Amino acid sequence: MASPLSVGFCEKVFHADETPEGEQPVLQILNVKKINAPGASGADRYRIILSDGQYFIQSMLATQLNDKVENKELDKHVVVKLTHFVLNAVQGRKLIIILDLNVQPWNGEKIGDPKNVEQHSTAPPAAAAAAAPAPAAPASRTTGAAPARTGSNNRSAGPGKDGMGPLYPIEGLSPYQNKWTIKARVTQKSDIKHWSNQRGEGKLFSVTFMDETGEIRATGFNDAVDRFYELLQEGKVYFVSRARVNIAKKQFSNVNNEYEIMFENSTEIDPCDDDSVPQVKYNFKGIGELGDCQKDELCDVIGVVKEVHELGSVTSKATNKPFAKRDIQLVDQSGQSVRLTLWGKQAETFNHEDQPVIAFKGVKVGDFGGRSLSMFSSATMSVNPDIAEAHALRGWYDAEGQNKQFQAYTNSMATRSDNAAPRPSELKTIGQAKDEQLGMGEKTDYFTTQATIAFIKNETFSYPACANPEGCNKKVLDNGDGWLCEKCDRKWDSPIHRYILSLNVLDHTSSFWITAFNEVAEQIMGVSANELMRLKEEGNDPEFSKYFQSAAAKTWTFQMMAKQDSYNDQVRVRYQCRRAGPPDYPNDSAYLAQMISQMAF
DNA sequence: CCCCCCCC
Repeated sequence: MASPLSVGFCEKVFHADETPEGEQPVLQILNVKKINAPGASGADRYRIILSDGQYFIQSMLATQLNDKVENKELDKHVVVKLTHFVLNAVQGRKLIIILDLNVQPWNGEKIGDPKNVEQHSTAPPAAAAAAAPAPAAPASRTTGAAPARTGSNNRSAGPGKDGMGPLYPIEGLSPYQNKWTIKARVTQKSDIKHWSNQRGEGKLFSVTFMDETGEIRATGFNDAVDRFYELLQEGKVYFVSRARVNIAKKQFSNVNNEYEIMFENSTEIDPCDDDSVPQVKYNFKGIGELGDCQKDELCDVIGVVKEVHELGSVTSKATNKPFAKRDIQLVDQSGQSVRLTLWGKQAETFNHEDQPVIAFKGVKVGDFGGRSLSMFSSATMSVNPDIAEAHALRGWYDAEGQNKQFQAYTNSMATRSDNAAPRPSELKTIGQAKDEQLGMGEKTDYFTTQATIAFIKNETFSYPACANPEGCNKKVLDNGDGWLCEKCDRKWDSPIHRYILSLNVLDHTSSFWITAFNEVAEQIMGVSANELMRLKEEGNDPEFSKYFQSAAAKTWTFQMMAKQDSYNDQVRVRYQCRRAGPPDYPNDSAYLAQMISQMAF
């Protein structure tokens, strides 16, 4: 039976200087081993020995494929087809970096008796020489757009000859390796920053490079700013070589790499017109899901720019320096809107008044006003990007979104510390609120519940409050000579009564006592506490009772707050109603239908 | 060699 493997592949690549173009060899895995040195991104790395049946050669698995090892898809004697790989020369040894592969059907037996290609193949066979690209024009570097380079524009003479070295995946870069070239897309470019401190002064900028395997931040100081700032454009692809690779200070960047690049005097950067390098990948968080994010978390968000606010300025408390600032309002299909703040030059130059879709990468989640977003130095902004999510948003907004009312984040939508907690908009039954012990933790819990008023306490429903028209609302005491407000230090002939209303509400699962303060209680009772108190004091029982009777048995959607409270050494939960509204049956039904459709039967 | 990411 003929071997299913690509016999001769190991020998050929062992003698090749370039990654062979267009080859998809079929090889057998002899061994998979986790190695000690983690990948550039900090993930585990796996070494895989690949055999063509005649020879075997070492390879490294790109970390994005690690799950295929972890779920045993890749294991001893599995046959694979490499659909994307690059060849690296490391200290004279050849190493295949597997960027993508397919598992081929195979019966699990070892094929042939392969030998180590490093020990058994010493002379380049004719086939291998033919497989290497022609020296003068290695396809992967010929760009046409590349400016003439002093020296030579090819690397075919072998690693190190002109100092550029072989094409490396970003993931393969490390400080221990200085002969390399990466082909990568600039996904983000900073402004030029000038600094001045005890150690000196200067200017710098940074970019983020990305290829199939990962991303890395690169910084240029002083001369490098002059040489490369204009050349490097966001979204374009470049060859970069002869730069330094340092350990990254992770605390200053959200770029997922243990290392970072510093441009040096010898650094060469050439544009590349090969567009096969991937575009920015997003991992969008819906605007309605921002409650799930931690404060200060970086996330990707896409939305329609509903409003653009005026350019403003703030003075930093830390540095005392002024910063230009502009807020915009983003909306999406969640019906929720969120504020995003742009800073500096981005705030000044933002001129997208036509409600575009904008995709943001790496924006910081804040908790001001419930949830807000802030542009971060390494964040990127892409206006009307050509991606599916943007087209979907555009279609939705033009068809219906533009006429909708959006719910802004508010402070009452609490900061969430875990995903198990209900989101502000989430409907809970009273039974669920109790079962889940909402309000029993250290933090206040927020939820929405739909319930019917069973009973309203009518003995004590209000307190006498300060009558200050400025709005004080403090409790006042009658000292026989008028009502004294200690806060305002004023005396009033009569107080204004404000509600502290205790209601017993119930649904099909349970019931509980809730408290409603003035505004909400007024809405529920349909009368002010002051008026109700007047009726009571006049002894107008029929009128007084009528209000309580008509308020009872009504169903509301209550926005609730559950908080721990100690009373007489007993810890209990206090439920406060912050808002009440008539039930929105169509909306609630749609929500329930969605929940049902998400259930697995 | 920067490394602040701000305000309400």
